[in-house]
Amino acid sequence: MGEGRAAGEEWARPEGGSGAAGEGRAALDAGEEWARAENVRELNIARWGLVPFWAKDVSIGARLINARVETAHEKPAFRRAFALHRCIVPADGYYEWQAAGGGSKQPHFIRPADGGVLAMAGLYAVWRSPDAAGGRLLSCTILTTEATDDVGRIHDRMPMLVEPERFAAWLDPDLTDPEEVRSLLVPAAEGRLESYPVSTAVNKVANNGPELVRPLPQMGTSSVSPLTLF
DNA sequence: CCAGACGTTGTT
DNA sequence: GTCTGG
DNA sequence: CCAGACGTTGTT
DNA sequence: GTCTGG
Repeated sequence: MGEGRAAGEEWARPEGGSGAAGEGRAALDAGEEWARAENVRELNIARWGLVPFWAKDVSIGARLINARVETAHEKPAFRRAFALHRCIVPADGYYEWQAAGGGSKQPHFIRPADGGVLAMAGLYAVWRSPDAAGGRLLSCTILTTEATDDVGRIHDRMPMLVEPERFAAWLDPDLTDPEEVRSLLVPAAEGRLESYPVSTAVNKVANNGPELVRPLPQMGTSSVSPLTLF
């Protein structure tokens, strides 16, 4: 997924009671502690860009905004979260840029065709931070997958979606086997999403607001002056 | 052993 | 061109 | 993804 | 924290 100026909330499910499996059994994972204390489903605000608990500073998050579903279970930066710290990131939709002529890009807004809310598969981390409120910083990343045919014309990658019937399993902290977790993630149904071109105002991150998701007034080909070709 | 990365997208 | 920040 | 910087000394 | 590369 190229980018989303998606809804900022994260629907997280902390890890459950059993001891941490795999690496770093004795590790000081702030996430474990937090999860044990609050072993309930929660709605939280999280910073976009995963900051693993072992990170020395938050800057690493800028490079960890997306995680490939094909490899997240084995990547050092993601595998722990994949097993233990899964979340759902709700969004009205996401943006993707389609290569146009002459190196230009046309942004599109992609959203559920049924008018609903997207449930994007995410991973979260809890990072001990002296600066953050409560001494911890919540961060998250979005899993990406190969785009389905309907939106694949715009871009070849898309966020991994979680179907409602799989919410419980996806958020289940006792489900830690990577293969089992992977099996929960199925391709979005064809026709699940719709898209339309939007203003390039979305290109500038300082811009934000409802105008970004407004459909671009479609100029019929016939109304384009020949002069615009030059 | 220590140092450095730990990631994806897309573009050349 | 490449890296960082948003 | 796009936009914007690409630098140091020393001070708020 | 853990892995890879030097």
